[in-house]
Amino acid sequence: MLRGMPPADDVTPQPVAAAEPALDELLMGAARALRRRWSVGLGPVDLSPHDGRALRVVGRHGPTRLGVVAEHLRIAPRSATDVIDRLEGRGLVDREPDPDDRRAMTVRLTPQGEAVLAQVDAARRADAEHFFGDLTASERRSLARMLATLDR
Amino acid sequence: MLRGMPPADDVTPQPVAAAEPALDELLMGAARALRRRWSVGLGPVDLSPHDGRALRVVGRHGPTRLGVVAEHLRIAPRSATDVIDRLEGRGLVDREPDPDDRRAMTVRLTPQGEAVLAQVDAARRADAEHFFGDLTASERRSLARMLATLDR
DNA sequence: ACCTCATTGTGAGGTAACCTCACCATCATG
DNA sequence: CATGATGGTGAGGTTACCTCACAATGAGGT
Repeated sequence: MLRGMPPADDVTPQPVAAAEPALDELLMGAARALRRRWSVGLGPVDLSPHDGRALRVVGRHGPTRLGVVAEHLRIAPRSATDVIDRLEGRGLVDREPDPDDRRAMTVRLTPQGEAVLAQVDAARRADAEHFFGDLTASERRSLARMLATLDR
Repeated sequence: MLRGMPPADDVTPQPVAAAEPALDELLMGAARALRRRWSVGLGPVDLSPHDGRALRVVGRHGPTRLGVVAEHLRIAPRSATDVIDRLEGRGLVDREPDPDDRRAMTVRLTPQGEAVLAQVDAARRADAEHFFGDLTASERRSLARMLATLDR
């Protein structure tokens, strides 16, 4: 199936004097490496990265509207229907009519969905631990602080 | 056109005790912010992010085979044909028969392609400067060092 | 010289994940 | 209770990938 492998972008912006990669390249490179690891971690449950994100959104925001899912995934509402269809087809998610609004549907994890999400998250945390394993505790703190200032 | 906006992923892996985002989330968040800025910077020349990468690959690897481009973009050789078709259609790139191998085609930037690439790269560097602007010189050094250890 | 096999790029056609538009049922409001 | 907004979905389009098949060429053995 070979999905989830993010694009490459192994290019530096400046051919001349490419002594060492610029900060932005390093940041993207590290993110790419991490994303690749996540994809691998997602493999055992045979879930695409995007479906994994959708599952996480549903898990995180509890029983919620389809439109809310779309919003969090930053896709059109219509597209959320398809994503949730897929997840529902796998039995990871349930659709139920919203008791407060008879137009709306709520989505929530099935027990199986919860299990899969827990498994994926556990693998993810364990892998992150390994990924950042070469840094000392104080390095991690300062890295976290710096990244937080960049985050938006 | 609204292209290039990367997916959202504004989800933390752990609902319980989500005091502050984990290191991996911070890393992805920063990368996402940077990617979004790049997309905006790419806007003026109306180039998709992937076409921008392709342009950069061609610029960086000089006159080169189509297959090599595919390899660097991590797409199938067949797909590189399409990408280069697009770039050639815009006059940013030239196809020429490889003198050493009459099966092969070489690709290289046209003068216009060079101009566009230079413009994009300049915008990118300027924006990176602004993006990392809140960090001191020594912070940047340590950030670069840490990211470099993570990079693969 | 010739036969065989690998490789380069591309035509043809498929798929996955988005999108917009139109629509129905329902809500909310004057 | 008319009128307009909103939530989800059917229908159909677009984009960026993919695989498979193939013609032309290269490379290596006999």
